[in-house]
Amino acid sequence: MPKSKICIRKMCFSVETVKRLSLYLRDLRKLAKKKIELISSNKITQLLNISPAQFRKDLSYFGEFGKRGVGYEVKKLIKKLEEILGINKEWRIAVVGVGRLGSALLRFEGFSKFNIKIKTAFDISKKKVGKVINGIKIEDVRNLERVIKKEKIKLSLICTPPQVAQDITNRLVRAGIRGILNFAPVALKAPNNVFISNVDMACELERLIFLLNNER
Amino acid sequence: MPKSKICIRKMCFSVETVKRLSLYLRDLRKLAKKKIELISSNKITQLLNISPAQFRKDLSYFGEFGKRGVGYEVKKLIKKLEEILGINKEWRIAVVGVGRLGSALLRFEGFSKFNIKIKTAFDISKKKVGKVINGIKIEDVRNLERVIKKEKIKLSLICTPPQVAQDITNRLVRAGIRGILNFAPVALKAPNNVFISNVDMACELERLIFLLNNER
DNA sequence: TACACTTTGTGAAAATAGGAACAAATGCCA
DNA sequence: TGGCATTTGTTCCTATTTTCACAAAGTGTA
Ligand SMILES: NC(=O)c1ccc[n+]([C@@H]2O[C@H](COP(=O)([O-])OP(=O)(O)OC[C@H]3O[C@@H](n4cnc5c(N)ncnc54)[C@H](O)[C@@H]3O)[C@@H](O)[C@H]2O)c1
Ligand SMILES: NC(=O)c1ccc[n+]([C@@H]2O[C@H](COP(=O)([O-])OP(=O)(O)OC[C@H]3O[C@@H](n4cnc5c(N)ncnc54)[C@H](O)[C@@H]3O)[C@@H](O)[C@H]2O)c1
Repeated sequence: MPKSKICIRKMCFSVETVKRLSLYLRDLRKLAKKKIELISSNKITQLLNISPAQFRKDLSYFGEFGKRGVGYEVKKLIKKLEEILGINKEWRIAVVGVGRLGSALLRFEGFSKFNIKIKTAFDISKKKVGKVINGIKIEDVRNLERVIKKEKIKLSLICTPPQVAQDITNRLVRAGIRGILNFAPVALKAPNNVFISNVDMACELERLIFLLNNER
Repeated sequence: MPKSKICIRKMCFSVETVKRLSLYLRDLRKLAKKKIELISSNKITQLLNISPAQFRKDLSYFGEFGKRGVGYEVKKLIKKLEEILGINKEWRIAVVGVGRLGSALLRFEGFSKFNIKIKTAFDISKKKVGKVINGIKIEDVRNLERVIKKEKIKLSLICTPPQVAQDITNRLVRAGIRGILNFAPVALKAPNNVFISNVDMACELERLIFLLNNER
């Protein structure tokens, strides 16, 4: 498995770099709230358990944003990171499977900070279809392709049971979805031009258990 | 930040290896359900987007489990992986913060496959304390230290708002917790002998957005 | 202006992780 | 039994990622 790599501006970097950019942005926003206007690579990475050199190199793939001898202007860097990540414009997403996890996500307000808006949701259950949660109407999953296409939605979360997740993926891809965040514990197959990311809580817990179990 | 490394049996491997072990285990269980008794490194990794060499190498850190010319006995390998991961014995965990996400987790049955049992939960809200969800009584967070110590719980999930997550972490550590799975969007600080893992949905979504935004 | 300090941006070096390739086992069949 | 076909375990090589270390660039002060 060749680890995915991203190449722009003649340079290549890994997806890890992108994850770290999100972390930087989050911390910069906290600093901005505290009215801190200037920050050095040293200071900002102290909280994050990342080296200052890593911070500077991550940014260097996208341009020069600091001032030597001074540091980085917090507000300006926030703007730049929002641009780089692409969250300076609104992204409308869909949720498939409105069970315990799906409905927690529908009610979660935290995504709006990143300009992410849950536009529509789908379920198979008669009891749920037609209901409205947090302003989002739950559609019948039979209409999945039609609604996704009509709304031109490009990103979707999958919160269905694992048994149906691959089938849902296939349908989402056919409907034009380009990115999927999958919560079901199953490895999804999709064409190369569709990006898949997994949130795998069981894996994370097992890793912790392994570490506790293998100390010393 | 030196990437965390694990050393046992004179060999060192990365946490990525441990994550992959979880994935192998998950697929092996599916194979066992289908009554498949024997599997080669080639076959099992086809579904997972991992190379056969990687699979064999990951296992080699822990011993020899296959038979040359034949492959791996599914049932035996499952047992071995459960031992390696440490999920052959029960792990009792706590959940702090029983909001939308926390209560979804309390109701989730999927963890029992990994011998993980949510033993207790904590919240600060008067409305929630004393309630029972899925057989788990919600305790007042003021009793956190006492209950964790009494029950000898070593693992905890944090599902509180980010503002209080560090404070909760400090208290959990004082109470003897050794591993934390954190859902709050904040980088937690803890002593080196406490393992922290983060489930960061916003980061994952931002990464997908970045990829969609930077195609070609 | 000169000099002492800071801090960035980056090429080079060091550390890690991944993969090809092959000897060593094993099974099968004539 | 011997030869052929498989598939593992492991070595060694390659690619990627992280860190080091320093020139370049900026600030402040006398
Ligand atoms: N709840 C958790 O805490 C948790 C934790 C880890 C992983 N997960 C995973 O997340 C996923 C969702 O978990 P959950 O607890 O919300 O499950 P759930 O059973 O509460 O919800 C699943 C929802 O999917 C719907 N559904 C089923 N088939 C469908 C289909 N074909 N099309 C559309 N909708 C369909 C169901 O009607 C239900 O509303 C599962 O794969 C689970 O393994 C959940
Ligand atoms: N809900 C989601 O879909 C989602 C998605 C991504 C991240 N998160 C993160 O997960 C965390 C929980 O999210 P949520 O949506 O469940 O929030 P929520 O507000 O529904 O729940 C938070 C719970 O924590 C409790 N709480 C507050 N302070 C506490 C304290 N000091 N001690 C104990 N309990 C306390 C509250 O009473 C509440 O029940 C948040 O940090 C959130 O950012 C949630």
